[in-house]
Amino acid sequence: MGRGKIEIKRIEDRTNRQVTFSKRRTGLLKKAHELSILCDAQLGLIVFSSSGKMYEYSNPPSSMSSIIERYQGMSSSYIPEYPNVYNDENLQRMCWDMRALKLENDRLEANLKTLRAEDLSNLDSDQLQQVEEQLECSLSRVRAERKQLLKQQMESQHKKGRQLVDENNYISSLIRAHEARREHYPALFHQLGSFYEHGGESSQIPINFTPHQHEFRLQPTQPNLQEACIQHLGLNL
Amino acid sequence: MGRGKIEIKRIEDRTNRQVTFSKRRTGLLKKAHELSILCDAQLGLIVFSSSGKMYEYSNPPSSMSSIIERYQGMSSSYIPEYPNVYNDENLQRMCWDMRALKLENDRLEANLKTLRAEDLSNLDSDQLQQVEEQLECSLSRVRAERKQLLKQQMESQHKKGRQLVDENNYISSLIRAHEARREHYPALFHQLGSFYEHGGESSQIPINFTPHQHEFRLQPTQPNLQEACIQHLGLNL
DNA sequence: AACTATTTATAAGA
DNA sequence: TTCTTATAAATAGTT
Repeated sequence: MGRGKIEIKRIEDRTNRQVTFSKRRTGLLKKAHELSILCDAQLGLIVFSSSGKMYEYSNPPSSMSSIIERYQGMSSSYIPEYPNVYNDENLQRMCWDMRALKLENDRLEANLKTLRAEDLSNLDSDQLQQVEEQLECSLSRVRAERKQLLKQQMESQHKKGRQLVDENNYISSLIRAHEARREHYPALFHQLGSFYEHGGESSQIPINFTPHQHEFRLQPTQPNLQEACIQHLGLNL
Repeated sequence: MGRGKIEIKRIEDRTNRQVTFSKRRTGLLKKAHELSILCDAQLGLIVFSSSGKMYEYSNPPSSMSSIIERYQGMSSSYIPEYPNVYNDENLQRMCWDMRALKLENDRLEANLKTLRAEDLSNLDSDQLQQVEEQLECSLSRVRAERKQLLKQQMESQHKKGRQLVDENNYISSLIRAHEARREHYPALFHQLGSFYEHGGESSQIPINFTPHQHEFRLQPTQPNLQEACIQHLGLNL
């Protein structure tokens, strides 16, 4: 944006680079400010020029340290292994991270309490409305998810059921064929029949098999098992 | 820049605010990148949306922590508070606390994600039902709370209103009495009238006072004030 | 997510 | 540095 288009790569001319830095830094800080105001965002910006000067912007003002703490709390990838090297630098960082984590923890806990409607005092009617909207949104999403899950389960069960029915049919046909052969070759089956009788089986149908035993039924829920599972997954809302 | 000019103040409409945030955040990150490349600057940018999501940019990439360290080194106002004595016992406890906090953080974050319905994968249909019930419970409590708050507000307004009406009636009666006296003692009021005329006031009614100016009206809401309050309370669900 | 009329940022020049 | 201005870029409102 300007008299001509420029490529985004390091400006080699020293003077030009400084001028551009000054102009664009101003613009960037302005835009950062606008974003934080317009959209109610917490924002921290730190810039070191190539000559080593520092510039910063933060909203709320003078809150850079709390933003950094929040940042470290969120990324919080830093968990030291047991006794390491404890020089002053490490200790400082540890203290810093610890506070960040604690702050983040408090924030999360407060939010959870609100969403569980455990503590609604200190909320004005606008805030309550905001909470209500969030809950409604969550609820509709959860319902949609559950519906879809049920549908999937139904479909998969249906498929399994059809497979079983097919299997059943196949086995039934085998049995029918078997009985047909028995009618045609009674002598052979007389021998076989006595064999099965020795095994305690009915001689009418060689294998005690009811074809429709495996047919599809909606599975009964198993609350005990699933509750145990929930507990195991740490789902305590 | 856009179809119309906008004032730089908090956008009240939730949806519009989110859209604008998304657009401007992209723009800001782009400009931050351009500045750091063009002018060879070290730059760190952290943004928390009002809904609590974090976005960051840093150049060189993945160097946010070093930028923060450099920042802290320059502002050098950081003094750790946690333990006074750094003996092994304290250090062990710190590490332990730190890990405990981190675990707790993860747990809280996961629960929040679920209640915000941001991540419902890994939940079976029973768990979903559990979430649904929790949300329904919260929702009904929030609604009840809001209803009660509204009722209270209405009552207090009503009371105020009645007070004002009483006041109005009293003042009206005073004025009527005044006018009645004026009819009975016109000579006196002739003198008074000329006095008021010199003061630029109407001579018809000595004090330019309309009795119904104070009558009760429902106060208009003041979104700015209330939203500001939300921000202050850190309500980002 | 696109589109586009405007506003805003800024590159080059003075 | 600062101002000016032509032009590029960002984005507010709209679909």
